[in-house]
Amino acid sequence: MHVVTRFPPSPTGYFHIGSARTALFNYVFAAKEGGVMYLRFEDTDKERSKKEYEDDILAGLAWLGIPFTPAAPLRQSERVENYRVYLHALIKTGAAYEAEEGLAGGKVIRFRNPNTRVTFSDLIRGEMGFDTAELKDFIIARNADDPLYHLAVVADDHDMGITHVIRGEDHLSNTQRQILIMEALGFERPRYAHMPLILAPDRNKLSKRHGAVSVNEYKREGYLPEALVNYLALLGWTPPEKEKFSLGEMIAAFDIGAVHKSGAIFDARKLEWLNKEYLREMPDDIFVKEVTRRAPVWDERTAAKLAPLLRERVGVWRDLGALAEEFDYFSAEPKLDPAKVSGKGSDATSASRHLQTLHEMFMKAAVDDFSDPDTIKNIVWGYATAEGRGAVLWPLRYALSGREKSPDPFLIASSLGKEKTLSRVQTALALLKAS
RNA sequence: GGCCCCGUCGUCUAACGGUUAGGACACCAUUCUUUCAAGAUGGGAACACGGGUUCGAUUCCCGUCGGGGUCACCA
Repeated sequence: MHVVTRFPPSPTGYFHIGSARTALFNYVFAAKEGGVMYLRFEDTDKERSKKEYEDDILAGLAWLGIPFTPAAPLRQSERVENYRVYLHALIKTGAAYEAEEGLAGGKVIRFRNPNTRVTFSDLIRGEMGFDTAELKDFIIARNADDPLYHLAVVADDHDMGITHVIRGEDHLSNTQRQILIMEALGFERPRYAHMPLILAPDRNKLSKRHGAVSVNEYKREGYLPEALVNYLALLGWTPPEKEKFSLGEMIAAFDIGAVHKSGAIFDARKLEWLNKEYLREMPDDIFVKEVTRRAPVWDERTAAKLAPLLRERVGVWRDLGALAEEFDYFSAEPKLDPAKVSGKGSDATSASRHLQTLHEMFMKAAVDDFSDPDTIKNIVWGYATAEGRGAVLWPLRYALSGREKSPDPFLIASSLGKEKTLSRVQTALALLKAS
């Protein structure tokens, strides 16, 4: 069986992460079966549909790396002749009728409800059954040229040869209407799979008031698309072993029957953790390039120097801003507080003695190249160990950084170079003497 | 409210009648360490409740409770 799925967003809002997940699962399922996934825009709501939203969805799909085949034509608004044909057929057989009750005084087309029981087997949820009577004669079009959702979906899915409809659970109860229309038209039904919803921490449907919901926002914050895709996949399906997996691995291991039944709360912290994992394996040169692009205060050389410690601290690229602030001593002279030079459990006298000694050791050191942190460590380690590492290394680190918290002094010194290292130690020494 | 779906640590989940109920995120502790971060090690933490079925229920059935979805001339 040739599998054909579809991702049919209505361009009435920015690309939502819930939609993104639906697209992902449709793609993965189709890819697994060697089929295709079509994208079509359901823009029957002319008032709310906007080109800007179409573009956002398209850009989001591209960014996430979810491939699709564009339907032709792409929009439902370009297929009105089709719907008209089906609508006429429905009216002709009496399955639908015109009713004079249009909002603006015109007519609408209602579907004549046979009031039967509709059952279908959901790939995720199993046997489903609905009594359609309470639906009444629902409206399927404003008029012959203006179809509504249910009619348009049924017509398109049929025309495009859709074999599997994978969508959110919020569409579960829509299925009965669509099946009724299909039966009236004599169409073959697709297979259905209704996925659980993505929930906010308050267990409600995830929406804007709960924080970031548009794919674009995640891009702007500096998440990696692979991480978002991976996390979204996790919110509905569990891989055989590891939680971190690529799209290709997901396709290989995917099983629609194993998709979860209950809604999952979106956990931003776990997404961050995953993102950090992906950031970790980013090649050095790309990482450095990204850093210099996103944090212009550092040139490439400094960024390369800082890369190892940045990798430990950046969860999402947006963290770079705060880090650039925190690491300002790498590019500018720190302001020192004389009271803090000696650190805890030591005093100004011994602090200046240690700094004086370190300064001399650096001066006398055979090497002038400070580029390797270990070189610096080797110079002072013996002395620091003998005198007490805290007492010796804290003043050094503080003299170089002006901060109570920072990476180790060897790394800072190596980034600064010998000259600046010496001058900062001297500055601290002078400050100590003056106070 | 009617109809429908769902119910394992705080969160995401594993288990497909017999397990000390496993893992991940988060959290806490210890360790490493001059501080921070990262790392290593360890820890606390769950089967919603009540009936059945069964030699035996987290697992199967029913009910209760709880959560969610849907009831548009939106999709």
